[in-house]
Amino acid sequence: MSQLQSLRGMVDLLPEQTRRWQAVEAVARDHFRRAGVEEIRTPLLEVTELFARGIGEGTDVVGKEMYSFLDRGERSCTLRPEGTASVVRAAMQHGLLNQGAQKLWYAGPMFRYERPQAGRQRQFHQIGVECLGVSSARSDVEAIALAWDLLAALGVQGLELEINSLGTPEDRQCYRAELVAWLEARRDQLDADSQQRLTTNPLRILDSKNKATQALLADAPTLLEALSPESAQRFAQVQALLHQLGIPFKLNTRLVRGLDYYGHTAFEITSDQLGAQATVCGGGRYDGLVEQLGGPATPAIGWALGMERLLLVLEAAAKADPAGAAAQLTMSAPPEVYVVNRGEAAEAVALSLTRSLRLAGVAVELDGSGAAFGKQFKRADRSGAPWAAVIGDEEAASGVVCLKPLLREGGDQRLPLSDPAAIVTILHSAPKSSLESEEER
RNA sequence: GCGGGCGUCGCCAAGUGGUUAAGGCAGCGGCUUGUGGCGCCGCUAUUCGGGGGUUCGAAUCCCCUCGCUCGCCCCA
Repeated sequence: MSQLQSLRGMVDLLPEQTRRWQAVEAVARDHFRRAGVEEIRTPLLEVTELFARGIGEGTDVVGKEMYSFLDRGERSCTLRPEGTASVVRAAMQHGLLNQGAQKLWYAGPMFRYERPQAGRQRQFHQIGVECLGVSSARSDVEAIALAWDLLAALGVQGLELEINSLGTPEDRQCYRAELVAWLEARRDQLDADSQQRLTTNPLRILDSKNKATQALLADAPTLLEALSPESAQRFAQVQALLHQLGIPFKLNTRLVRGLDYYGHTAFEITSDQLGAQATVCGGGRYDGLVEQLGGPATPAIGWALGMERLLLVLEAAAKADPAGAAAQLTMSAPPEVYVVNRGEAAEAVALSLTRSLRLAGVAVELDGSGAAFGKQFKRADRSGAPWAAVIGDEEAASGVVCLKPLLREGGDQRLPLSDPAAIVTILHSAPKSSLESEEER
């Protein structure tokens, strides 16, 4: 292909897709409104330092996946690889942290320079929630429920919630030492990657996909066992509250998230429909982040869900159950009326009619082809519109429009163009399809 | 960054060395120049991602290159 095309890992969303996106976004917006979570929009571009300090210098995201460049003022800028750091920065910058607890959501593109594969792109989109200034176990569960219920509202099924506690920084430090000592003694049984990580990021070895390593790890000390009594009790409370809400979960002591700022509760929601990148939603508590970015010590918890992955799951669900909620979400809405028109005078009149009907709130498709009536009716039929509004030279000359039902038997009705309200009434009053009118009997 | 698979019309797709590169969908035109949903007829790739090579002859074999895709890594 010598033709111009989008950059690797950057995808276009065509109408078939944007329909679904809009449906998901609408459900999410309403979901957040009811939960008292308000939207925040932050820039896509931030100073590189924000992510370096926030996410952690040692992480893969910061180390090798950021889209960074120098702007004309020689400042190092980075296309955001995730949303949390920006939200925290914005909250600090505008003094939101001095106004009590904040519950914020965001949606938008994120950028990571990685090799694309199923469920992974270089520009991808997240919907996320950040709850700032809350520390209780209950707030963890409220946040998790927010994610879980949103997915349920979308009609996604077969998801699995996995949770773990990463404890406090002190807990992790103790555990790290313990784990490294244990693994060090079995170094020769580890795969090459894991041996490397023994020094760089030993906790990450826990979720290695190497089978031999996994088998070895079965007997390794767990983070859970290393938790301080306070941390352990806190985590027990989180689990009790999840039970109380009837939200099923699985304990996964190997779950360690890839960003440095997580502590205590960490969770992931996964789907078996996704291939290697199975996580639809991931999040956790990040009590240290605000302070690390120079703000007041502020406990916080948040999560982000991947739009592309969610859509993949949704499409699978729609395929499996064509009548289900997920399928409803992806359907397109046909116009309410299709305007068939031909002839110079008629075309001008049709444009006016189209406009006034649209202003009256009707979804109108105007045939702009000037083709033969037969052709236009074919298109009208395909559009799925229940009505055709026909304007030819005759109608134009006598100032009327001919309304013809397309989905059921029945004669045309002629109405004066001067009375759009009457036209709207007809369009809205009649049965939408022959199927429905049969059901009514 | 490293592996595997693939690249024929807008989409799906047959073709695996031999005269003109199937077919389906969509699109366009016609049967039907003011009335649709069905049907029928016709049109739409001098060309097989790009570049070299082998051969009398290549979409079909070889090399390079680009792209897509799946996986590793990592994560949403």
